[in-house]
Amino acid sequence: MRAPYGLNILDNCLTCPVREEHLFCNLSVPALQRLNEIKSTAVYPKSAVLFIEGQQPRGVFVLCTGKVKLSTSSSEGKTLITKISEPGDVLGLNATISNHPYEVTAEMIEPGQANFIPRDALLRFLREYGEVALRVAEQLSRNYYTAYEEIRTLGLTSSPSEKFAKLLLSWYPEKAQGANGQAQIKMTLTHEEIAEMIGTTRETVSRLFSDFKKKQLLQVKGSTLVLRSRPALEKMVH
Amino acid sequence: MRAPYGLNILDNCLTCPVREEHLFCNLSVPALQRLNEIKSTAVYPKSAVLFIEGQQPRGVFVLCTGKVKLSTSSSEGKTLITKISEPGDVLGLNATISNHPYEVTAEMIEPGQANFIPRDALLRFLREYGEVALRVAEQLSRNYYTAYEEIRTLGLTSSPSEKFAKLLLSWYPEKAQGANGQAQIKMTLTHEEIAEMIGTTRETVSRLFSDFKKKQLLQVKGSTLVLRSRPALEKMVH
DNA sequence: GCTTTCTGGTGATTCCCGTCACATTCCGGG
DNA sequence: CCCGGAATGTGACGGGAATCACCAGAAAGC
Repeated sequence: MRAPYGLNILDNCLTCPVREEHLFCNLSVPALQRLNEIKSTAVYPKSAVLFIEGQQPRGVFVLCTGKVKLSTSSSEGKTLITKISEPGDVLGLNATISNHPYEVTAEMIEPGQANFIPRDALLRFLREYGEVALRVAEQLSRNYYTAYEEIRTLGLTSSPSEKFAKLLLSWYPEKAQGANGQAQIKMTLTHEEIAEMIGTTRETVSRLFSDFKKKQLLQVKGSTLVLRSRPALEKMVH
Repeated sequence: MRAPYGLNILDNCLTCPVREEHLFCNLSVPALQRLNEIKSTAVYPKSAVLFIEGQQPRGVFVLCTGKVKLSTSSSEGKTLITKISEPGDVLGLNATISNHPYEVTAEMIEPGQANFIPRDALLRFLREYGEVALRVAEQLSRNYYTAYEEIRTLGLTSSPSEKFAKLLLSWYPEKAQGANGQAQIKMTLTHEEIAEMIGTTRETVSRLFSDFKKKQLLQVKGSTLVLRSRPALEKMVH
């Protein structure tokens, strides 16, 4: 059992399940120690905002616990959620490295903890530890591919139902049990938010849930979602 | 007057109008010389394909003359054009650097010339000349922002007419003359291709042209497009 | 020259989904 | 425990765009 407070990057790293994928894990001991010196940890309540689209980048946030919603908005108030970030993700990296304004707004949707690293300290750190700079380049490249996937989804998928199926598939646990076993997923998003992820309206999402339930693709038990068959969903995406 | 053949990166650089923005321009003389050793130049006819989505990356292409269409396709044959590349652009950089498959297909839509740099030679070159590696990082970051803009357009813009207006605005010459002067643009795309850029159908694009002409936003003279008022287009994007 | 293919224009029809409206359920706080 | 706001379910309606169909020019090929 670990303490909810006083957690640092090192602790987080040692307990995080997919360490090798994460930016600041598996680093040399001196690098990690330096990292712990320049980072500061804070706890954020639900709906706290880490940064806002258009702001000058102050630095990056490394999410330890909780979930963060990344979104961008049009001038008319329409909102598009581009990603739900999970523990281990680095937020604001592109903006901080390139010194462009943050391109998204980051808002906590589940309370949690994040380490903040100011921009200048991060840049110095990167110059000092070349190993980490390489990780950053890789992460930037990965961000690009994620963005590219999003473009394909938005541009090539016409119907809301297809996009919805795609979204559900992306929620399937990494290590899916069996080819077509069921999967239970904790759902923390509102229909409104799902609508903002797939570019449709709340009502349509509501109807999609009904449809998918009727088609036996889906089952809702309180706040957990039961996906019944991966192949069936895949057939909808085609 | 410069020779259409025998052009090399150095020549291109010396004559290209926006040198500082381009990856391999304004480099030190030794770097440029090395670059000229590892590159090979070829001429491509219209509809020649430089590389295909999904292929293992062989290297990058630096476009000297002509235009290239970058596109991605869904399994059902639907196509999305993500960008029309112009002379000076570097194609296939992300894939080559990160060693992921090319994420788009690159096809010449206007015949032209390109320099090819094989992957291994490029990587060695980057290790040797740190100045260039920095340029590459900047270019990758720029690519990311371009992708992000595309996401915003696709995700936040609902109606085809709005997307069409946005596309026309993106065609306005960099140095627009006066606030609301006219602009003449050479149009080389078919309606079909425009449709693939804004995610709609050929018929709808055809109708959009009619509408915009009727609304005095637009005029077509042969293959040149006359845009009549930038503010009016901007109002359509809202 | 002619034919064939590609491109662009336009009508008719269908239907999906956004919008509006309202009822219902859920949930947290006093 | 009840109350109020948020989240959800559902019907009715209408419009905009995809689809289908066909034709007219333009360009390209033989």
